[in-house]
Amino acid sequence: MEYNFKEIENNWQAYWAKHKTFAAKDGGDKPKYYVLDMFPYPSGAGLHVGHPLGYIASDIVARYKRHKGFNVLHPMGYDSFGLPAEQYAIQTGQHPKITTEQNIARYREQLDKIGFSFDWDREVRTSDPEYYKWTQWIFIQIFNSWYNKTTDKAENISSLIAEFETNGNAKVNACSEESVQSFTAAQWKAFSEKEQSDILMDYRLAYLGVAYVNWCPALGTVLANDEIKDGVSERGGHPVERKLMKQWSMRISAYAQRLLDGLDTLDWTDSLKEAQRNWIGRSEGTSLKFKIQNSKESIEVFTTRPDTVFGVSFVTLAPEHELVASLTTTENKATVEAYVIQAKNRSERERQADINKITGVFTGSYVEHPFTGKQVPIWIGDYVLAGYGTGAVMAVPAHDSRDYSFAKHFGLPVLEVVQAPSPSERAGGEVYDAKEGKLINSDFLNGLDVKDAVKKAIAEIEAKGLGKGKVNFRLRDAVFGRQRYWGEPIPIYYKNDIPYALNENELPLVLPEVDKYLPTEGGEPPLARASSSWKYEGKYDYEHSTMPGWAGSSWYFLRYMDPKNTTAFVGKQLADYWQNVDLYIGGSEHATGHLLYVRFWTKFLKDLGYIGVDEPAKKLINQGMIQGRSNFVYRVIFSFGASTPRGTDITGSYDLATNYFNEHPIFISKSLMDLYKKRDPIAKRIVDKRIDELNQKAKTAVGNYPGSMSILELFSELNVDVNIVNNDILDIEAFKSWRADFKNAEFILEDGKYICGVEVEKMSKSKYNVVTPDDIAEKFGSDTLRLYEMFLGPLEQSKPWNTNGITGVHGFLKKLWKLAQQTIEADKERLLAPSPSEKAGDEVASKGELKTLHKTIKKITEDIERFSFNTSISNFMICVNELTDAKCNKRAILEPLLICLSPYAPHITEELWKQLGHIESISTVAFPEFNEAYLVDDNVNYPVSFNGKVKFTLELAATLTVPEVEAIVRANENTLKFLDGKEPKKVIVVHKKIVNMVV
RNA sequence: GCCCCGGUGGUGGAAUUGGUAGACACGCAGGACUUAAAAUCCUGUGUCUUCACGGACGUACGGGUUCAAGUCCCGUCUGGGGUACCA
Repeated sequence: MEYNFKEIENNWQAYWAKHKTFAAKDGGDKPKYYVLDMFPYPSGAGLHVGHPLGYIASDIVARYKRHKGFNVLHPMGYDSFGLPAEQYAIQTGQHPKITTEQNIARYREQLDKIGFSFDWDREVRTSDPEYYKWTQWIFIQIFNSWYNKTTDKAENISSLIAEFETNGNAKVNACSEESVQSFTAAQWKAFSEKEQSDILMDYRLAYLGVAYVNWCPALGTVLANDEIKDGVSERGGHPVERKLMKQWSMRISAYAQRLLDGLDTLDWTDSLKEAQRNWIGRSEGTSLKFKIQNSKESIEVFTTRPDTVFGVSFVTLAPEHELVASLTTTENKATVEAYVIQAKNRSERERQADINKITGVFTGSYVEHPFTGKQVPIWIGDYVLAGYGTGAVMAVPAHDSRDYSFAKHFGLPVLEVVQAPSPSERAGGEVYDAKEGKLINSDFLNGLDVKDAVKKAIAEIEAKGLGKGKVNFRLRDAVFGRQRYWGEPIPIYYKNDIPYALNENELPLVLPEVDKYLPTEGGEPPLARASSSWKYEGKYDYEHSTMPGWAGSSWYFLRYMDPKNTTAFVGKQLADYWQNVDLYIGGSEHATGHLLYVRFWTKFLKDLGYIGVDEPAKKLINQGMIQGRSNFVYRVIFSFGASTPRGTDITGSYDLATNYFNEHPIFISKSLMDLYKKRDPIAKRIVDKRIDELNQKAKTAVGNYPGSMSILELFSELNVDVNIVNNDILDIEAFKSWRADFKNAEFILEDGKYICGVEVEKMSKSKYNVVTPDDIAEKFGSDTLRLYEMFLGPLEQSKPWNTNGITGVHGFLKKLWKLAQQTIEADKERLLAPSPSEKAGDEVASKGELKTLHKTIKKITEDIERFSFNTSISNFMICVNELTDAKCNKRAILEPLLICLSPYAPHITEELWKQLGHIESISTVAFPEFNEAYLVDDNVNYPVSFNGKVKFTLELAATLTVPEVEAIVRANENTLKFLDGKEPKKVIVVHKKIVNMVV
């Protein structure tokens, strides 16, 4: 019987779907286990081989846990709101809903082919109104909440209103806007509804606020910090600028400390936790007021180094600082205003690009030093960020490199106040960051260590009422509104300019139809194009922004628990049963976006008592990226026929031309080269064109050889054969300067020469290097695909895709198939055997076979538990190799092996399981238990080493004690040979491990 | 600049607590079967040296700890990722 993977895989996929083999039960005696993949955005390109990597790993764990007796929840869905569908809609007029549905259908087809054990009855789609109804519902809960710092959790806004009505806001300890004014209960009651609404807005966790946002003109929308890379939008790479706008935001900053603390409880990688810590960016310091000379006002700064206060030689304000205008003296007015305007117009990218360019202006005003009373000049500089701290810094140029550069540039004094512990610390530069050392020139701080000085300085600042110890976070509130069509409508309407949330029973607020998916001529978001009937109660405008991409994904793990619930986003009972994700697998690109937001929403929902856990996922693994690897690139050189006549008059030109080509090599991709070698006419035309281009350039660059001939003309004149040779040494530097975008180029080394470059990069449609899983499944089958993706290397590691080793794993499956067929054959014969004794004798597995099996069970179990899938594949290979060598045909060996393998290669194992006569799916069978007894060896192979170098091995009985082993080894003739008559200084025997002699 | 993770044959990668470095697979070389190819099977394959037995070297580099180091410590080089005028 042949291994017909196509038929087997189709049959079993149909069987699983029909029998709902992998449906999770909501409850029961079994312990629960929740395995989740980050759900995909269904793009038009479909899945490529990189996508399933994580899914295969999680599927192995899910299937394994089922074998181990867990009730496994392993769902899949789609993050189906997003930009690409919308942009496609803008271009074609096709409703994004339709493209999204088509893409989902394609994804589903591809996913099904790989044989995943998803519980498809629980599928969610974020763009489905039945789903986003609850996204909107959660938004309303956040809108109706404020953060009580005293209880350290979110509470319903009604408790805040009650407090306002009885005591005003004097005693309220909340996370709110800094600008909020204090008022009494009487004042509160006297405020108009609009005024009350505005004040509450400063406290709400989802709020409408004016803030600097990242505005992307090309996309016509605002972006969150994590949606920007290198100053341009992550999607599309469009420039981003800073703009003051009224926007819906989420007060995630209220959760900064808890998001930070929670990391310690999670089993996530250190690098990912570290990325979140940096993003949250907690820093401890103090605020400090500098009184402005001749004014009642003062400038408040934030500093982490109050100990260096005596080193302050100027104060710098951000160009956006509110005091800038009032501080500026008349003679400086013109320059300051020009500078502020210039700073405002610089885009984020420009700001990042000339990070070393120092700019700033003097205001003409001074502050008084809080301790010395000396006058300190006030400057404006765009190295100070308006959004962080107070937007003002006290500059200590001696101990801060940025302050130093600024001081140096503008000729401001540098006052040293910390002495480095050793002079060498300062040898490298003139700035000393002063993390340790003794304070000097600092009045009451003199002689103290930095640590003590910080404490004393804070105490002094607090005692004098100049400021107080403070914790600052880098984490900024998340902008929540997007001026796009294809997203969840924000469930808000405006009545008399006051925003109101919809009632729960009015949800979902369904996305309205529009004539075009573009902003209006007036610059309003696309939802403003909805028909005039799309109004609350027929007259009030809805909010026209939609939610960002991360809204739907911030709670989807909860919906899978109870996907059909029409009365709650998740039932409390089911939320309590499934709790949170036991294993979450996805890409590390979500480190500071999705993974932070989903933690935030989880904590919020916990605060309000809807769920019992405050972290979404206990364990998280980042699968590495599978990179495309297709563009082999060869350098093209020209060879010259031996018969070429070389007159003296043209030798100079010849050299000139040759040099030119050496300096300007041509590179050609491997596929093109292959075609060219086969004399493909199109390939020839392309290559000729490339040469022609170079020729044109050469004409202008080297125009001065005889008769102004082009290089090709010159060559043809000389009767030169132009050949393309691809085994030349590749000039890596030339290659890199030719294609600076080949950032990840790899070079193939052969005989010490680089012969070609290989581009390694992210797979994408635009780069024509996409390999789809369908291609592989078609040729080798899904089981091979699954095994091969796991065999490539550790899950977390990024690796280029190449199919070089795929025959290895495919061969393994064929070998297994053969082994199993032998067993099935032998088993039939045994059944038909005339006498029972013959049958029994044949059926008992040998000691060696049992040892192979149990060794494998042990390793596979350990490998899965530590997510080391690549090593388990090689263990399976070893096992099948050993059993094949032993000509094993025992059911007692094959069956447990098939169960072990079934999480990895589910189709072939199901088929063989059936052929062995079983009716139930193999997926329900208990995982084999490994028995230590079979692994105990009678003998131990002791490596005997001399001074740590192994010279020979000695097989000894395992029962021997350490002294007995030593005695035998000492007496061994080999030992005597190596000792050469000398007495060993020391003999170390590690029981059942190694013997080492020191001579 | 700062933070995190790496660096092992021709290649992908093993070595779980310090105990025979290079498992497993690819590739390559040789052989068997075949008219031939594919498929399959067998043998070899870290480097240098030797006819061979064997010997020497070897986990980026330089030191150290240890009977013993790919693994632990110190320093250097180097690759990747994250982040950045965050005071």
